[in-house]
Amino acid sequence: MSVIRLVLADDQALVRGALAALLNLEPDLDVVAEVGSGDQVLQACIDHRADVAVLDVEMPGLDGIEATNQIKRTLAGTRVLIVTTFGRPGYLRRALQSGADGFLVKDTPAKQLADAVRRVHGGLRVVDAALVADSIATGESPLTARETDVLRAAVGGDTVAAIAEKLALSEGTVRNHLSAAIGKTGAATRAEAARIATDNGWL
Amino acid sequence: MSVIRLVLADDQALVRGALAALLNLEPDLDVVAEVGSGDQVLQACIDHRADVAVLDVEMPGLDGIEATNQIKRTLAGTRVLIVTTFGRPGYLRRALQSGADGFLVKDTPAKQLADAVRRVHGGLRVVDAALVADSIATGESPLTARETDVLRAAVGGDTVAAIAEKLALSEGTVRNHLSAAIGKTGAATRAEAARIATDNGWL
DNA sequence: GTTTCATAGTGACGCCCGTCACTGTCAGAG
DNA sequence: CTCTGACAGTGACGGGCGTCACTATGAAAC
Repeated sequence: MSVIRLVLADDQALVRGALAALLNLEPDLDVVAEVGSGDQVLQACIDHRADVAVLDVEMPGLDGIEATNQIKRTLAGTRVLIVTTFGRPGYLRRALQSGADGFLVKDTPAKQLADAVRRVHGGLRVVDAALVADSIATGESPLTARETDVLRAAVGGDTVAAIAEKLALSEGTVRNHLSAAIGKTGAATRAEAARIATDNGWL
Repeated sequence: MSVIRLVLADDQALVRGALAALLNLEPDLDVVAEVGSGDQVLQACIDHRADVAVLDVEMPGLDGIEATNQIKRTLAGTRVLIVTTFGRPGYLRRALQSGADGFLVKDTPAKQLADAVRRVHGGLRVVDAALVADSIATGESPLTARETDVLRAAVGGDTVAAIAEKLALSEGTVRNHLSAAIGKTGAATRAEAARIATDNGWL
């Protein structure tokens, strides 16, 4: 049985290097490349003939989910394992829709990471059970595309006028979209709506 | 020369284990304990006679800075190296005031971590240069204690009435404190003020 | 002992915000 | 073709929000 070739992507150099050290302890695993942004992932997988890509979701440039899309379109044989800080239901949903083979949060015990890589490499799905329950309970985003745009523009604490200018809309329209988003999220203010949407991975 | 005994604290089990693997690769370093929350740090340092404690800032219960305080009060000989995700100026300031010997962000190349531990153990200060500049430029928090309380209660997007009830204040007083915080941060709304204060590590 | 400042409160003003009702266009489903 | 739903806009209403002025107390600073 040959070794499993891994590509590692995480924007935090220290965490990336540490994960590499952890995985290289396993005799049957070999980290062949490390990258710090999503747009380098695909090329690294091609150059180093990776068997499994271990990706963080939060990354500059291309995020882990878009990188998964790229890999799955181009390299049918390469498996993808998403490892992320935030166990947001929306992340899991989008990751699986992008074709990810596994999804772990960084709360997972370190000993289980190598096993997860092996399972994914063997063609199995690896997904945190608690997160699946959350994901089902939460459902997908109730927000329409435009409501999402407006709410995303509102997270910084901008005024309605500023949002309207950013998106080239009238203030009234912005208020209507925000009102709809507030209603759908069950919030009382747009700040709360933004927080709820962020926590669920809808933005 | 004997080995340096390390205690590791990070709330994310995967990162914690990975950092342990990275540091244990060094022949002169020995991770003798790993903990997942701040209130276990002091006991672990005592039980395992740690030379250096490597602490994350963001942790449940006691955070890394309060844990540093505990260690420095009780164990004069134990050095503390803070390792954190967010390079917020206020974090650096508070960490050094608590007596921390080093402060690294997780963007640091993995190779430098072991060296940082050795320097700290040798009695040197290890601090990211760019972060020092930020910290000086930003200065310490301009907010009073009460303004900080009120602004912290406002981050979730609550209404003024809700904040007033939480802190047992009149609504008018809450509005006054918020107004002062908005003025001092140069923001236009309380959501923006909350964001600015959070980014600077003032909350 | 006076000054300064943080804290707490009241009351008032004006503007922005959240909501609602209603109009209209356009794309896709039936 | 009709119907639905997303998107965009207008206009109006009421309430909450941000600001200001002013009062008052207690604790540090000089």
